[in-house]
Amino acid sequence: MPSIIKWFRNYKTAILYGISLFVLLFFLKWLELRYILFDHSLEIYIGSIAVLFTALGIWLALKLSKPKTIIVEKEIFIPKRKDFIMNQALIEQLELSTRELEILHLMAQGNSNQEIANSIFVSLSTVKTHNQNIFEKLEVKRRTQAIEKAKRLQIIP
Amino acid sequence: MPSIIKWFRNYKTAILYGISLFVLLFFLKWLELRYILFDHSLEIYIGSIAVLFTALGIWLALKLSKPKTIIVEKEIFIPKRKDFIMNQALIEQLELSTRELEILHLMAQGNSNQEIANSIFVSLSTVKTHNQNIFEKLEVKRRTQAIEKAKRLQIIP
DNA sequence: AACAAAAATATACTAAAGTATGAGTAAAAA
DNA sequence: TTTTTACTCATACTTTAGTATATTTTTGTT
Repeated sequence: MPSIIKWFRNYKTAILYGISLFVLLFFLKWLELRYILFDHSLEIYIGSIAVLFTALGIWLALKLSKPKTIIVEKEIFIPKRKDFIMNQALIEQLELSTRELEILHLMAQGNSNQEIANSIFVSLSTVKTHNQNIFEKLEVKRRTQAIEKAKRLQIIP
Repeated sequence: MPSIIKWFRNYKTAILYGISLFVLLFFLKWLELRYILFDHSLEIYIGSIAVLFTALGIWLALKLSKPKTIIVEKEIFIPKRKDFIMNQALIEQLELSTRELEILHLMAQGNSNQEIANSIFVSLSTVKTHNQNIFEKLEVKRRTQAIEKAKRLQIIP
């Protein structure tokens, strides 16, 4: 069944850890045997255990600790605005809908919310709601910022 | 001597590690004594050692490891508009002052009146008054229209 | 110095923009 | 069939933007 595979995938780390512990316990038993059979000194035994589990701890910590992330901003220059080509890929990436794009255009032309509402035959509330979504998707606070960013990102001419 | 202090400072971590190991060894010896004196089972002893050194390993790894970093490249599109030539004649014709032009720029970048006021160190009232004059001179009603028209007229890039 | 622009400031309002939240609806996708 | 998605609308409130009007400084120019 695929559910078992899925379960295995989800708990991969836990399973690996379990297997590792099992192997280690086996190794310990083997060491113990050696100790009994060849009468090695207890000190060496303890030392080995210590080193082994220190290593295990280090490995664990490195494996399980969450990585820190650094965001590096990379500038990309775009030549001109004359040869405007709508950045369709970016629009899809930002999940901007057709309606939102339409409103963004009207916004950039300097229309008020009421004027936008009138020209696309919806209520003022609807335009405001769309605006909220646009601002969120473009990560801006105001319509002027939305216009600026949309133009910069080649979403509108 | 100060050189010793300097040396100590440089190798602080190493020294701490050394001391920690010493303490642990001491603790081990004490455990061993207990083992001999009271004949505790070897398994418990070994288990303790294992747990202890696993913890040590984890602590060590967390303390000494450099943070893992994932670099996420975030693309910022910046249009390079070298073709922009400010329509100086038109600015003079419209009688736009330096200050008004400055505010127009900040406006086009998506700043609020308050933000503009802060960045040019004047009051909010002043910015509003300037805005009024700008709108009048450009024959527009809103800031978004002002931005649109100013860009169209090559007054701002 | 006198004068005119430009700039700065303020107050008191009105209008528009934006926020938060909830909810209905139709079409597409799972 | 249920869920998701885009679109729609509404209310209540807060924040900004814009209007009207008036006063005070600067500053460059006769």
